[in-house]
Amino acid sequence: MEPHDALGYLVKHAHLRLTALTDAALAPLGIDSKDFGVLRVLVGRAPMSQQEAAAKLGVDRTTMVALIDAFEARGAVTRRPDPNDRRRNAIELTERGLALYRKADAAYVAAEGRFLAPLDPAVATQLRQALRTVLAPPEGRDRDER
Amino acid sequence: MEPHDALGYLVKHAHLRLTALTDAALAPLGIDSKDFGVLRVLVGRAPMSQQEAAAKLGVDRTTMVALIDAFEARGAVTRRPDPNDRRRNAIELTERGLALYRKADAAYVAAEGRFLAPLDPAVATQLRQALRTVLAPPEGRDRDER
DNA sequence: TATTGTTATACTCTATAACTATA
DNA sequence: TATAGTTATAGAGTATAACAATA
Repeated sequence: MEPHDALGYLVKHAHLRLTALTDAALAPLGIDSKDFGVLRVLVGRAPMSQQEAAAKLGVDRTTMVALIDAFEARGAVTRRPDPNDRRRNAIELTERGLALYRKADAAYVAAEGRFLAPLDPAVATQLRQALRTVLAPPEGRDRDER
Repeated sequence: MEPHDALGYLVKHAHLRLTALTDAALAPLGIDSKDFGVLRVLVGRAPMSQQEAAAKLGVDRTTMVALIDAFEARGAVTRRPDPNDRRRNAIELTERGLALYRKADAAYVAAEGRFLAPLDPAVATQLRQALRTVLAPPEGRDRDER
């Protein structure tokens, strides 16, 4: 009935729906899905510069400032000058930040599950894999996460 | 390498990639993917009000004004007062607008094909179907299949 | 009083330019 | 001279509020 078969329409609205679900799930923790992306980039990794983190997220370094500001203000991330290059800030998750990430991850996974609920589990896995394949670098390189 | 691939990341970047591809493909025609959505809503349909079209696109009625302005300026869409309710504009594709749609659809389909190129055709079909299922209304309502 | 289209305004998000401190 | 972080500014995009015409 509708002309909504366009993949562009489907992908756009899937994005809107999923973002709404995950934002709502993360809101009680005081973060949104964009903030969660920052936590994911930082967790389990050696301290990195703001610019490195920004590159992994695909955002501008100026955008990164406010994101880190918010996490630093709540004690989830530390900024300190990189001893090897004092122009850089070494940013790192604190214990509190790690705890926040764990709670956020649980909330995120639950929201993702609700989004995928109409699908057979095997089909959900195929969906994820198909998106990975489409976004994979042209040649068989190792993909960097964001 | 990562703890897990966040579906939010995959869907967001799939959207970005696909939008970039389709925008580039449509640019020679003087429209972008958002404009193409307007053409898709209008094609092969009885004239409708701006508000109806806006609802189908999921945008505000105020946003619709500029979209229709642009198409009207190039003679692709006509605005005329609805005889039955003169508050409404009956908007309709012109012959020129239909020709524009046909060219745009060809360009769009080609771009979509490039986006899906890394996937086996059967997998691409499954991807489209999975997205349709996820976005389908909550209960088994009168939804268009296929 | 409610609705459609319109305009003006505000808000969100993000990028660009400019400044500082380091290198 | 070049780079990382910061700040201020600007731009795109879209929503909200107010208004005129019509119901």
